[in-house]
Amino acid sequence: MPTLEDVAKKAGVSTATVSKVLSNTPYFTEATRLKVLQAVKDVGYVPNLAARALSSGRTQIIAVVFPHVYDPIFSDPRVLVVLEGIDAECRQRGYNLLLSTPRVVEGELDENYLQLIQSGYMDGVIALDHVPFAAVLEPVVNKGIAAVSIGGMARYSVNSDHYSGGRLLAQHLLELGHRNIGLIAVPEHINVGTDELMRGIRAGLRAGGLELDCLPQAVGDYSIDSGAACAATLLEQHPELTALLCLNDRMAMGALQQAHRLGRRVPADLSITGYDDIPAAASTIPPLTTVNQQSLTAGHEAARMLFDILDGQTPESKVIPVELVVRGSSGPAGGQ
Amino acid sequence: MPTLEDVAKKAGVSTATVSKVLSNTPYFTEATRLKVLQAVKDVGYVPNLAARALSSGRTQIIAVVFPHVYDPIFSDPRVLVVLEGIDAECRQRGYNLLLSTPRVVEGELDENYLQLIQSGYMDGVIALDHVPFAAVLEPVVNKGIAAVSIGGMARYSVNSDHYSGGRLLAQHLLELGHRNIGLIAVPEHINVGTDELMRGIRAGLRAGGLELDCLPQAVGDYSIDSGAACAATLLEQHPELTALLCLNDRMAMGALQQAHRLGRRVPADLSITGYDDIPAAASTIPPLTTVNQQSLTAGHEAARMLFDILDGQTPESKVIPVELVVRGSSGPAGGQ
DNA sequence: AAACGATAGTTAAACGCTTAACTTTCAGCC
DNA sequence: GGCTGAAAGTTAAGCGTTTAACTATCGTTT
Repeated sequence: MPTLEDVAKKAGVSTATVSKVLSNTPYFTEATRLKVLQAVKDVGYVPNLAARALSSGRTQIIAVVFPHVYDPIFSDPRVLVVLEGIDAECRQRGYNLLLSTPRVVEGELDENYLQLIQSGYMDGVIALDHVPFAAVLEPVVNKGIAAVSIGGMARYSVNSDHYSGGRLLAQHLLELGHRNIGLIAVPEHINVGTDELMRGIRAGLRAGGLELDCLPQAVGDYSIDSGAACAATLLEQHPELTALLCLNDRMAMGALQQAHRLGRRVPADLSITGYDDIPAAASTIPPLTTVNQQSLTAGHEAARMLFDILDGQTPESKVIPVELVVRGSSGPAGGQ
Repeated sequence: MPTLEDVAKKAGVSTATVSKVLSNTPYFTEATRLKVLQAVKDVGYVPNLAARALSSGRTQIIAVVFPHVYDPIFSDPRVLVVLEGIDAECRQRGYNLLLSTPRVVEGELDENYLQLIQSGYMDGVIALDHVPFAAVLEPVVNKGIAAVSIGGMARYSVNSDHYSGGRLLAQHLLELGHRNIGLIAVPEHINVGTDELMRGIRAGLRAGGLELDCLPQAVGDYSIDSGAACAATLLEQHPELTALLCLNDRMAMGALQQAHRLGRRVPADLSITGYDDIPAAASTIPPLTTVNQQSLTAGHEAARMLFDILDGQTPESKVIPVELVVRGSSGPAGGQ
């Protein structure tokens, strides 16, 4: 592989000049610039990133961290979308993406991850940090590396406005006339975002005169199967229910399936709503009413924020508006 | 950050000794080993990966390449599953994952990607290389970097047995008594795997006395919407159809939706099959009969193969068996 | 007792780049 | 014509590892 020195020789200048030309440091003539660029082409020079990293202390790598805890991250369809947003911003700036999926057992981060953080191998970190007890970013911040959290609480973070999402959803069902609403929830404090969502739902219901804690609830684990199981339980114990409010789309899909099995027509007999607007939500039968939390935007914003920090700025944390997506799975209470 | 030298000083040995102890090179006493290890702990030493990479020429990074072409890679649910398999193998061996999504326009790879490959920043590459005209691995192989392809044709590759998948699917429909089968396809030669799949379907149909080319076909683009559109066209022009064979799950989901709209009961009036067994396939209504192509296994196998190559071996390319998953969307022709 | 081979550790060069500090050149000015 | 200061390059010192080549020690063998 040709090195800087080869280029320098070919161009008849010093390696320092070549380096400066390539990094656009001022103070050299146009003639030199062209000479160097030509030489780069002639010898087929490509910078060695490891050498550059060692010398400059910057790697042009940013790590995306998906803690592997509770719900296996790889089964979360949002991940890929967030990643897409991040990737778009990074490629634009010539940064590369390193993927890390640290294990978190009993609140302890795995050793490899800690080492990676310490290794000086990345300029910044973006974490899908939705788990309150997995403070994935703590070692990063301690090390003084730029860090942005998506869906978590940190100095710099990007969050979807789950509170509003919850309110919108509750309001939507209330407007359709539903008073007998069942909730398919998850354990408390599993996820910061979900807690916010619950707060929003509570507020929305209260605005319509309903008290969340008085509604029938079943606790699932975000999975499709748990949604089906919860729906079965709720509908058996509370046949009067006309709506099921599910805290994510996958559980809603499970509920939809279960309703179908039980012969409940959706939305005529039973309205079902989800949360997330995963791709599949648009093509269930009937399509799912849900809330789109704009994961793509979140990815973009998080990356932009990170680059702002790297530029020495101190950006504000962002809250991303969500959007109620009304589809066929919700309808008027007591509909024909 | 403490360096090797700090450790060496603390332990009262040379940096070379420290380095060797840490890399388990033979020839040092247990006493020295302990002394060094203790010193490492005392000063909180973590190796600098950039320096290690520069010096040793190995980075402990392997790149996963998802060419961004035709169907945006980020909308393919398989990606995440493959990634999970690769990740598991890599973390076991202390390797890190770099994500690259090169753009491919008119058969040309983007410049950044080429640079990345040349930059010496990775020890190996795994490509989701299903696009024949995007020879993403070519520059990698030329550079002499270990490379494994998933779903492509390369010296080392991992492929699902789509041919058998196609046969199984065709056979399944034939056994259910279907003779009027419509095909929801995609343009030819878009994807090596899909071409194989078509070959399998053709063979399976032929074994039952049907000729693929005589069946009604509509051409989609893998998306849910295109599946719905194709189904609409086919069912209108060929109301006699009792089965729709779709080349992927997403198009099958679209077809399912469309059948529902048209009032065709599935599977009583119309059987629909998919391909891929994406997570959502299990929870459509009715659940989708499809073929699971074992993407997780593919990820695992590809990574293992890559590490074998890095170990100096010359592994055989693998074909991964697929599995027909019969669910509720397919039933006897002319069912009640 | 000399020679030898294994074992245990050291020295120092190399990896390819960046960058602070320095030198040279030259236009502009009094 | 000498001085100044900006512009254009160069020199060389790192960055933190790895590793080939070397030295030193010590227990065996002849």
